[in-house]
Formats: sequence, structure tokens, C-alpha cells
Amino acid sequence: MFKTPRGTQDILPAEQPYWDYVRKTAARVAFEFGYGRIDTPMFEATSLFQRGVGDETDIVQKEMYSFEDNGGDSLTLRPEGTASVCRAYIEHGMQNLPQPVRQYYVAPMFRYERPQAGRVRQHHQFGVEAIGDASATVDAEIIELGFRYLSQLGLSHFTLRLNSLADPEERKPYLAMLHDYFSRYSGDLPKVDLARLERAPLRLLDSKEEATRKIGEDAPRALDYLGDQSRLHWEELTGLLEDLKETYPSFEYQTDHRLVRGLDYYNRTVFEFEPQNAGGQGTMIAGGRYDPLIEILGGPPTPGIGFGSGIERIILELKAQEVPVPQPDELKAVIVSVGPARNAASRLAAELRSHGIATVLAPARSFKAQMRYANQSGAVNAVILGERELEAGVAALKSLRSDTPQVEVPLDKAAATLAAG
RNA sequence: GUGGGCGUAGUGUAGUGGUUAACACGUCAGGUUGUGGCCCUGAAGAUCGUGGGUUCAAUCCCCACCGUCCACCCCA
Repeated sequence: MFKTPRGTQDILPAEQPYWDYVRKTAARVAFEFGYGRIDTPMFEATSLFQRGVGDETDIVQKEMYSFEDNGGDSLTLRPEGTASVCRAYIEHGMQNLPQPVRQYYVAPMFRYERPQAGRVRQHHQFGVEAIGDASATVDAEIIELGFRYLSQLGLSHFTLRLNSLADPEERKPYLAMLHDYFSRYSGDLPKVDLARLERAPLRLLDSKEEATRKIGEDAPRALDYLGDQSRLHWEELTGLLEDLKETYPSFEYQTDHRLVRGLDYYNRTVFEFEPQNAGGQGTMIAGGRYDPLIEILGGPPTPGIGFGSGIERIILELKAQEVPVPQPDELKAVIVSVGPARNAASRLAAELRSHGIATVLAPARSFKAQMRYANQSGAVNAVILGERELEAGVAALKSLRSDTPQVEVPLDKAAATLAAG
């Protein structure tokens, strides 16, 4: 028997209210901040991600769905959204638009990973990108957007962590210092982290190993190695975030020098929103500034900042916090009909639908079975159309939700009566 | 990629080294002739994840693989 490929899932009708709710909320909040929707292809040139995400990252090294098409081009199912949006920015000359260019997307992403809670091979992200403005105002705007998104969804009990990774030229000496620092404790480091020390020293800072965390508490902090520009940027940002507390009484953030990033293109501001009782894969929003990226991709030097938010994880959290989500519009009418009235029933169904009344025909079974069907369908009304009604030119309307008595209405009044009720 | 838990009808579970694998929910039908919900009766639905092995005999024991869940890794 066929099954969904590993790490993928069908989103069945019963789940759709959550998806509708999240997508609509995302679109509304993006709109409120002046972000326009962008859709990019689901696959791109493989080299876009190699260059943009970083050749050395795990995503590119071992998680991409890459294939060669019949023309011999190497293509890759996008593992993240930022590279594509930046490619579009360059390709369509968006530097000629008023800056910054604000765009958002809701789209599936693909990574060959081992599935677990909050991690699948096809996941969906709501992402926003503001390209073309280096000022801290935009950093604050993006963070506010993320906060508002979560708040509007009805989520609470989440935290915002914030850090600066400095600019690339400032990071080099910092990384060297970090490496030296941890090397001094190499005897006390667990195996996993010893391996990481050479590969990605920053990663030691957010290690889950107790021993490493302890050592990491006194490790050199990127924030202490910011250059003048980066420092000014940081101070402006934290100032703006303090102001945000005036607008949003529940807004909080904490700077956390252990917050780092796996993707290469980030500089300066990085941030994450996560649930307070986060399990393994809890991060709901992760973002940051990526000033070097556009140039890396062959565009003019152009700053940018954005975030990605995993919809599957948001939905997990909506369920965990028991946030009620709007249910789809209800089915209004099930037409129950027998024998010679079935044709008239079809015509009546078309008539009701043309008035925007959701209508289904009960299956051609016994009368009793049709009534049962109507009851189980969850519809508001049964519309009964039998020989007697047909002769009288009426339909019998019976409420399935209450015990109000059944009424007969002329066929041409049925739509109006149902719409009113 | 590493480690651990788990794989029995659509769903949730029970069960046993040996004849027709059980229960609940769900589905379908019927309970007299045109009225649902409750109730009653019946039916359909499972190669007991797959492939090997042990055994006279395996759904049950062993191994491998696959899948799933969880943690690591990584990340949204």
C-alpha cells in the first residue's frame, strides 16, 4: 500500500481549520506592516542555495533534495525561503523600488532530515523579508511583526531571545578567541562538542550538554566584540525594543549570548521566539539580519533582514495551548428525496447553491438511511422533497439541531427561508 | 548520521507457541409501508508492518529491514 513519503503528511479536512487560521493571520499581520506577498518557484538552481545558504552548512551538505532535470541542470527543492526572495530581488531589479522592499511568503520547504516532533521533511514556513535598509528601525519592525503574529494567533507563554553576531570581519577574531577559550577546556568537553569545536565553535554556545553550558557561561561574548557600527546598531535596536514595551505591555525580550545561527549569511541581529516549555524542536520563529547575502548572490551590496516561522510548529503550539480556532462554515442543507422527486432535488440543490447555501444531496438510499445521513453530516437542516411535496410544490424544512417543528415552504421560497434561518 | 520505545480491521485497544484473532468507536444494512439523534439486530472490514530464522506448529520467541514516535545532530 502506498503511504506518504517519510517525513511528509497529508493535511486532512479535519486539520484544515488550523492551517486556514494560521495562514490568514499571517497574511493579515503582514498586510498590517505593509508587506506584499511573493511566491517563488518550489525549486531553484542548486547553486543558489550553495552560495546563499552556505556550502559548509548541514542544510547544503546533507539535507537538500537535489536532482538533475532532463536538460542536465541541477535543481533543488528549496530548503528555506530567504535565498529565493533575494534572488527575486536581484532578478527583478527591486533596488529600483522604494527601499526597503517588504515581502512575505507562505510556502513549503524541503529538507532531508530525520523526522521527529516538530521536524518533518516537508514543512511550511511563513517568512518575511525587508530588503534594502540597514537601520535598526527595520530590525525592530521585523521583531514587532513576529511578536504581533504570535499574539494575534492567540499564543502566549513564549520568549524572545536576542543576540548580535557582529559583522563578518568582527566575527573572525571573535571566533578565534572562542575557539581558544573552549580549547582550554577540551579535557572537560563531551565528545559531540569536541567535534563541533573545529566545525562550528559558535555552536558550543547553544550546546545541550551540561558541562559545555557551564563552561560556556564565561565564554567570550560576541556582544563584547562588536565594532563601533555594530555596537551603535545594537544599542539603537535595544532602545527601540524598550519602546515597544510601551505599546505592548506583554512584550519582553532577553539578550542571550548563546543564541547563534547555523546558516552562514547572518550578521548582527539574530533572534528567536520559542515556547516557554520548549521541547526539542520548539523554535516558532527564527530570524536575523543578512546584510552580506545579496552581494554574495551577485547583486549590489544591499542589507536585509527577515524571519522564518514553521507553521507545523505553530500549530503544535496552538494545540498545546488549546487556542480555539475558527471552524469552517457549516453545511446548511441536506436534501432528502425519494423516487420521482430526485430530479427536482437536484434542481433545488443547484438553486440553493446559487444563493450561496452549502447543500448536498443525500445518497440514493432508503428514506431512513437518508435521514441518518443528514443527521450525521452535521448540516443545519434537512430539506425533504418527496412525492407529496413535489405535488404540492413545496419542500419540508426540518431543523437537525433543534426540535422546532418542521415547516413546509414553497419551492421558490426555500432558499430565502434557509438563508434567513 | 547516532541512540531508545513502538508496529494487531478506518481509528483506539485486547489477546495467545497450536482449531473460525477479540472488544469499542466508526462504516453499511435492517427494525413493515416517507422522518434523523437513543436503542436493538446483522454485515462488511486484519495476508496480526515486511522478509528470514527457531519450532511438529508463530501474530506471540530470535534476527534483519521498513515504518512510526522520542532524544541527539541540525533546524522552522
